[in-house]
Formats: sequence, structure tokens, C-alpha cells
Amino acid sequence: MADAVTARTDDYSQWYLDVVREAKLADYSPVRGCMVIRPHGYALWEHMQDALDGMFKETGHENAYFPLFVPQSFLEREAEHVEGFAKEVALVTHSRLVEDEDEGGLVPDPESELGEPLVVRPTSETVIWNKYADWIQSYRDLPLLMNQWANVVRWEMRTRLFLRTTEFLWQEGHTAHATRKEAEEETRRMLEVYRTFAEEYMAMPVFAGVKTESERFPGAVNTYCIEALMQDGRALQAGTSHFLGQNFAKAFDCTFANQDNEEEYVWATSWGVSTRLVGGLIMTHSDDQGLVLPPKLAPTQVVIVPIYFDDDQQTDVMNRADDLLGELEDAGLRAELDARDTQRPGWKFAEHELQGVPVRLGLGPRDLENGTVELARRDQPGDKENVSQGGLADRVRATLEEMQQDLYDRAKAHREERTRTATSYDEFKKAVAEGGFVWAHWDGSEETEARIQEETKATIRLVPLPGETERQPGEDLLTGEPSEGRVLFARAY
RNA sequence: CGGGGCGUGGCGCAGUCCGGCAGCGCGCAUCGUUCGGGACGAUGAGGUCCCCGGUUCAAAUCCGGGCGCCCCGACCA
Repeated sequence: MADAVTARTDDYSQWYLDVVREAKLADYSPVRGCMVIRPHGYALWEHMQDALDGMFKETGHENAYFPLFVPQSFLEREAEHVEGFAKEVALVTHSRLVEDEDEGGLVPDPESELGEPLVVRPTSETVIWNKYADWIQSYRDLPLLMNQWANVVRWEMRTRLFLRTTEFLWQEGHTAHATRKEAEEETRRMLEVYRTFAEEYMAMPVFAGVKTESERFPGAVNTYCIEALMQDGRALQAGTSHFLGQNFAKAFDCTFANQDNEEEYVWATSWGVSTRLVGGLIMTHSDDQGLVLPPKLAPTQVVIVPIYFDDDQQTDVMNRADDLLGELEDAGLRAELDARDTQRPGWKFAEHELQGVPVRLGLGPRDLENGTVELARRDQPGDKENVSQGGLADRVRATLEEMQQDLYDRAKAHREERTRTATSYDEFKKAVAEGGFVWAHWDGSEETEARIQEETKATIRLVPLPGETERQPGEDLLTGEPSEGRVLFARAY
């Protein structure tokens, strides 16, 4: 069969689309900019959810659900919030369709026009803070630590499967605190949760930091983020955590009585990651053979492909394969026996490769004789090893652990290789054009930031966290004005 | 919103310039031979050629209008 996947060096964008299609992760929908997440893609998302949800619970959060619809007036309460989201919300204005007498077909029933239009949530701060105002009266009600798994809609101009779709799935945490300090700590705590998840589960190294004002979440005092570097040298914002100050508390009049019975506004945070992470996962590890998944998130971690030539062999091989499957499952591995009699082994090899199953085991008549299994690791195409059937589960587990680590190490090496420090504007422009992260001095002004973006297409991805890296003062590459320290630039998705 | 491309069996496309039986590859179905890296042969099923209108004996093809999608760019998680 011809190559199902375009080579990355030929056309990275097409490669990405090919992988999404061939790995059966998602498909286009009849509605522009929306996508259908197929079972394989959804299973991947579910494993991400499981890991994240566990981490949220461990840090004291509870899940809840707030509605899809937000009264338009809610959005208007917080000035910056409105400005940020007004240009990309979907509106519900009617509740009914009627037959059009002139043209035929259906039209909105004018009688059913809503008194106040509803916006489909682009994020839920407003509906949530409207309720928090009711629920919070005393310092005894704080902190309030909630999360919700939901869909949101942002009417983007240009979309890309997983990376930017009109509707997407995400998780949004919303917390309320009695003090500024506590809220800031929460913001940082959740940023660390995201960092841990990205690195330990996704095997995706990230830089953590603070956004500049121009990149800040509408309505936030500060936006923290993790940024990853994709294979093509473009950066991807993989998660954000916002310190909202008292902005939403003021907008929704959410106050509490402190221990001295003084009324104070509540301090807030919000934080989220989305199905965009699936896109990031693809662009971090996958290759020209298709999807490559880190074992911890792979829906199927190990697949057994039986090989046989006649009915007797089929019986023997399948019996042995069943036993081995049981052993793998008992060891807590997500294992699958590809028992389909309708496809041939070579076909199955190719398919599991496209779909990114981390470990493949081939079991044929020869293996029955020798007491072996052929083991292949997805991230080492072409390498195959005959291993003993005895202690197979332990061997597979060890291989999965190694692979998880190797994927991270490889991604990190790639990032190191493509992270440079620029000491002149020429050097900066060259580094940005080649792709990758570039550390450079910046004078802190929005004008300079905009000019650099204009001239190079690079944006400031983050300002490093205090104490995270040593910050040496210097001079802005473009203006020569004083800089407090280098910031991280890149062209971004 | 600008630029480009595309709309023809499930998928990918040719055919459109120059009007004349709607084709090819993959996939699908049945049978046979096969089977340790996407097998081969035979037979077969499957189509409002995006929509509306016009020209013509005749339109996938020409003319007019509309719609949709994808890719690239500006804005965004």
C-alpha cells in the first residue's frame, strides 16, 4: 500500500492531518470548524481526563456542572472579559422554528425571540461567579474549589483539528479564596499540576511562566502558562492558570465576611486544559509511520497479533495468545488481542503502527515451538526482538516504562537543540525563522512586543517564573532599552 | 475577513480547455489461491457529476447566479 501519511519534511501541516485521519482520532463535521472525535481519539482524551481528574481531586477540588448558556448581560459585567470574548461568541436568539410561508423550509419563529439573547459559553467565569456570589457569605465558606468538564464554543476564524476548533472539550477549574496570597498559591499550584501532567503523562517537556499583558486572559490579573515545542519548531500553549484577582468578585458582587466581620471581595482563580492537548501530543512524538503515543496515555498499551497458516495452527496460536493476554491484563496492562480473522498480520502491523500502540507482540507457530514472542516498540520502527514467553508481563511493563522515559528524553533533547539565546536582533530573527524557542531581552513595552511580532511573527510565549531561572538584566535587542531579564519568544500555534 | 484550491460511487482522483455511452485506483461483497510487514486472481455491487437557472438535438463539460468545504495569512486555548 502507498504511504498513508505524508512525510513531515514534505508538508508538516498535511502530515498532521494525515495522522489524525489515519489514526482515526477525529473527522470533520458537517459544521465548519467543528470536529467529530472518534472512539480512538476520545479514548485518548479519557485517559488524559482520568489522570488530570485524579490530580484535581488530590489537590482538593470537586467536580460540578454549570450550564452551556450564559445570559448575554453576564458577559458584559466584566469590561475586559467582554472585550476579549464578544467577537467570538455564538448566540441563541430564538427558541423555535416555523415553516416559512413564502420560501418554504424553516425560519426562526419571530414570536419565540428571547427577551435576552443567550451566549453559548466561551468559558464559564460569569455563570459560575454569579452563583458563587450566592454561595459565599463567610470566610467559613472559603476556599471554594471546583472544576468542571465541559464543552465550550469560540467562533474562531481559522480552525485546525484538535488545535483550534469552534467547539472544544476542556476542563475549567474555578476557585474562590479569602486572600490574595491563597489565590496566587492556587494559581501556581495548578500550573504545577499541568506541568507534571504534561511531563509525566504526555512525556512533553514544557516551560512554565507568565504571559505578557497582551497575551493575558481577558479579565485576569495574571495568566500563567506552560509552553511546549512541537517538532516543526512552533510553540504550543498547553495549559493556562489565571490569577483573577477580585475582578469577577467585583463584577458579580461576591463578598464575604472575614473573621473581623469586615466585608471583603473574594479572590479568584481559573485554570484549564483542552482537547488541544491531543494535538500537542501528536506533534510531540508522532513520526512518518503515524501516531506515537506515550504508554501512560495509550488507549491500548500492548497488542498481540496472532500469526497462523492453517486451522490447527490458528487454534494453537489463539489458545496461547489468550493465555498471554490474560497474563498481561492481570498485570494491569491495557492489552488487546487482535483476533480478527478478516485481516492479515501485515495489515494489522501497519494499522497498529498508524494508531500508535506502544508495544506490539507477534505470536506465530515458530514462537510456540521456541516459547518466544516477537516484541516491537512503536518508537523504534523496524526493531524487533524475540523475547521469552515466561515473565512476559514484566518484560512488557519494563518496555513501556522505558518507552515513556525515552519519549520524554527525546522530546526534551529536541527542545534543547532548538532553544537558543539571541544576543542581537539579527541573530534573533534568524533563530525565529529557523523555528524554535528563543530567549531574548525585552524592554517590557507593549509597543516593542508588537513590533517584534510584526517583523518576525514571533510572540512572547512567557516571562519566566521568579526564581525559576536566573534573570540577568540586559538591553532590549530591538530598542536597546533596559531589560529585567530574557523572555521566551517563538512562533506559536 | 483577505489569498489560493476543490466540489464527479465510501475515499483519492481523471474527464471540463475542445459538449456526444460517467471512467480509473483504493476500498466494499462473493469465491478460490494465499498468510512472520498493508497478498493475488476472477466475478460483482455501488452515481440526483454541490445546488438553481440559461444555451443546445444533446451539458459533469459552455454561460449566469448561489452554496459548501479544505489549505495559507491576520485574530485566538
